[in-house]
Amino acid sequence: MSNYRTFDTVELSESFKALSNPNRLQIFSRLLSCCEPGTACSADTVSSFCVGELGEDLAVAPSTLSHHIKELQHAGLIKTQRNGKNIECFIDPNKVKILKEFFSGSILAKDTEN
Amino acid sequence: MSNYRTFDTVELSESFKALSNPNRLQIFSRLLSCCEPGTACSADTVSSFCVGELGEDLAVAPSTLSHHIKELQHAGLIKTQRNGKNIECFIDPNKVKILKEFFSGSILAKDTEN
DNA sequence: ACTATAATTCGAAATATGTCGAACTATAGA
DNA sequence: TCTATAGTTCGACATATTTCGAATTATAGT
Repeated sequence: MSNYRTFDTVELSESFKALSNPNRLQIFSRLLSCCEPGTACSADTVSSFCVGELGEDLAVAPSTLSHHIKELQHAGLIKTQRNGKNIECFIDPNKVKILKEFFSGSILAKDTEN
Repeated sequence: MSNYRTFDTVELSESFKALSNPNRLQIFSRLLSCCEPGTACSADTVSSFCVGELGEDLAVAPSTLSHHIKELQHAGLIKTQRNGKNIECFIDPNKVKILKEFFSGSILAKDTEN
């Protein structure tokens, strides 16, 4: 038990909630695709897309797109940074690592209630 | 591009939706914990808990628990099987594998719209 | 200063989700 | 057959989510 890493159930469920909308998943997946095939993103291989580019193939209003980007950000899945008129978006590789580890069974739920 | 595996965005987002509720995540995580540390579940290592056991540390009504189990099932994350008075629940290792691969960047979104 | 482009904020509306209790079904055992 | 245990179905209700359009802010270029 003691050599497992633990995670906060609520925090992790919020990550999954952010990916539970098809439009947001598509955004995230596009950002994730910057990585080498078969490997997780590492801090020095991540690239970025600006908000407008991420909305290109999505058929949602700009206000909706903006809302989704913010949700992904609040969940800690992506980071943003202004670059002139654009806001650049990129994956947080550490968060991705945690999510991958969850499905590998190498971390366990930390019970936050009672 | 062609040596990537692809996934259906809507189907994958439904898996994440199933895990987006803290109670459901806890249920899933308990079932996932049957695996060897550091490895994914394989078909011959999965064990099971019955519905009642999964609700033990959850503080929800039986009807709510039943609802959550069904959601996990519909998303393809778990399977169930009656055993006397009990319904045994267990992880689908193949689904878990797909989710892990998604975060590894080794599969890409298959665009289902347009 | 004015204009165009990029993105956000706000308020509203439709729809989906989480939860419960009451009533019900299925099974095992006396 | 009667009873207890395990789980499900149904209907209701409160809350959350998704989405939009209109108005607004930020920046770069003229």
